[in-house]
Amino acid sequence: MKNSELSDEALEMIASRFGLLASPSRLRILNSLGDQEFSVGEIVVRTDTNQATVSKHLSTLFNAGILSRRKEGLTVYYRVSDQTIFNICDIVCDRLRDQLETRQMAFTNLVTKPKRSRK
Amino acid sequence: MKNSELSDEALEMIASRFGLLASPSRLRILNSLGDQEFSVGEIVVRTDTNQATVSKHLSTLFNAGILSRRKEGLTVYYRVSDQTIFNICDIVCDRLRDQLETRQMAFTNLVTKPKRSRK
DNA sequence: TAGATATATGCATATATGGTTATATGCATA
DNA sequence: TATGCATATAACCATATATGCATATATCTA
Repeated sequence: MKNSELSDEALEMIASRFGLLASPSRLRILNSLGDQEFSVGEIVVRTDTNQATVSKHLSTLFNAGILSRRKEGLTVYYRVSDQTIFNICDIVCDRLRDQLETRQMAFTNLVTKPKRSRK
Repeated sequence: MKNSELSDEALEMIASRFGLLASPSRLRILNSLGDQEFSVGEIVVRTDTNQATVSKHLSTLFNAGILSRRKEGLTVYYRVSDQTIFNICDIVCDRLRDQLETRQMAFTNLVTKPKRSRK
């Protein structure tokens, strides 16, 4: 990415893929799935989210190829089929942790240092 | 992520981080920066995007800690300070390539196989 | 076939976001 | 101080998106 020229179309695809992850609700669903399989109803309970909302998000993620789906009678089971999602999330989480830590330290220095340097 | 319970606040932070990347314009800016440093004006030209738009995106990315900024007289130079962005994008790009390839092959089989199996 | 259940979808609405124009700000220089 | 230039910000509009309610669809069972 750093070195390549990306077409508008490619940029749109990449952006919309990130758009899928840019939603707390969808992340909550993905997080609640982990690498297990759950039915829509179970996911509704686990995420404490409206059924219609869950169903729509699941469809969206399925259509994007991030989830796989299996029907059994009335119930539909979903599972994360794209493991790279978790890799990406982990990178972001680590990075956020770093940032927060850095800020935390900067803040600490900000409120403690002046006193000391002034004595 | 796969195994951890994430708080609502954490989910929001992660989501908003992805939200930053969920925009073709911002991706275009990041892509045009690579690991070099450019002024706002240069980025405007390189991305062929409205000055105000570019400036806003740059501020957004800077505030999120993805870009660093250096002022020299009238001009402001930006540079990507968070390299993990490129890692993430690369993962997504690879994954998209895979998906497209798979779909391409599925389509090819779809239009060629029936004829053969039917003869 | 009627009813019950699980999931999906249509519709309406609230909210967020991106982009543009116009203008403000900050710095350099005549 | 007045002017010009690079960048940032404000105000506005258009569009997209998430959500929830009501309802449709599909499947199972009595």
